Amino acid sequence: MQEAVEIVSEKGLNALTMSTLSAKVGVTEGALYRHFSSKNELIMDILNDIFLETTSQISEATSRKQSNAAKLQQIMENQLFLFKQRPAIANLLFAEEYFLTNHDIKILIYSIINTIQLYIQEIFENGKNSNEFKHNLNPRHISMMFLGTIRMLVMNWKLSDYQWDLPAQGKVFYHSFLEIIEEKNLNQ
Amino acid sequence: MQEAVEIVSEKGLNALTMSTLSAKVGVTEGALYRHFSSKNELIMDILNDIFLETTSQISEATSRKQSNAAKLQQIMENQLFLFKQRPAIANLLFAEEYFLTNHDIKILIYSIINTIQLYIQEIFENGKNSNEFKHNLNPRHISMMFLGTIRMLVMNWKLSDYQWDLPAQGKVFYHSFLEIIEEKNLNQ
DNA sequence: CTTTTGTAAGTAAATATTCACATACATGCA
DNA sequence: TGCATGTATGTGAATATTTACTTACAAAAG
Repeated sequence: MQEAVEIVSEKGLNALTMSTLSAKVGVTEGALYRHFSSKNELIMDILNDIFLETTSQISEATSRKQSNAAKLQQIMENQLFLFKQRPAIANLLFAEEYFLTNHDIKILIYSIINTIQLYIQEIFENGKNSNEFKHNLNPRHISMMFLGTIRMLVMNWKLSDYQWDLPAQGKVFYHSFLEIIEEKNLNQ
Repeated sequence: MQEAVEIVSEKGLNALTMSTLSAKVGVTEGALYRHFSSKNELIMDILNDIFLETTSQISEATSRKQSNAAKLQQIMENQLFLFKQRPAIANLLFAEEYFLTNHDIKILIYSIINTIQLYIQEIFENGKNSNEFKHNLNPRHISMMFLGTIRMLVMNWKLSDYQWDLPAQGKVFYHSFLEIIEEKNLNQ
């Protein structure tokens, strides 16, 4: 699974074939089928790992005692750092083309993204209640805008051939994002 | 090219093969090579059409005499309507997996997205100058957030099996977006 | 001695592309 | 009008390569 992730990181999901994987691992293709009944199962196992890793990171950030803005920043940082270290994670989570033809994978990706979105939505709800964020925010909408911003950043990062630093750009965007959603206390 | 767009709309870019296309058109595969020197050329020709269509729609919206907010809304509406009518356009513009291996296509998609982003950036700049939008907006950042929101909407739409109406949801999101970037004139 | 894990060599289907050859049609010329 | 020539467009079959997956058999490990 690690070698598979490496292939996807370096050359994309399309480059992950049983042939390239077996060569990289140093066994025959048949040996892979001793451990995974199909290529889809392999991908889903990897996705499940990503699911666990991502949600544990997010829930850790959520449960920590810090402002909602800080939680948001930590989640964005962690996520972009994950993408930077293992681009496969971005490639797999955003493999829209792939899940068009595979129902199981689609369901899995859907639940991953949905879970993440709900975590973030909760942060916006709390931030609203504590007057940290503006009262007129729609938590669901703004959480999707937040994720969309990350999505767009990653897309541009790929289009740039990974030329610039993703987490660094994320920080810049985070501040722009915060600027427009923060409640400015006029009485201070 | 029309039939190719239909295939991509219905079954995704991966389903577009010279074999499926020739069957749909009702000719042999060889005949296709009388008109396109390669599959890549076919895709790039289609992308060029999309480029022209999209940018002309955007520049039309930009040049019309209307508020910057209205321009933004019109662009979003047009774009989502295009995606709804021909999902191939979304599939092709967001075919990140595909352009990982093909440099020419990557460059083309990059220039399309970049052009769109610059148009939108300009709207935010003008909106700032006319006090329509908040003065603390970063036009580049906010334009990417705007596109990211659209990107995320389309992704969710696909994950939902196109169950809900994309332009309608777009309208809802547009209003949420406007709400947080609009300059509220406190003196009125 | 049974179970796990591997190999070597296959499978059928799909992929983009090419080939020699055929047809249709317009233009130019006798 | 009658015929030759050139060009655009098609066919049908073949190409080499890649794909996910299978099968018969062997070694190793507990």
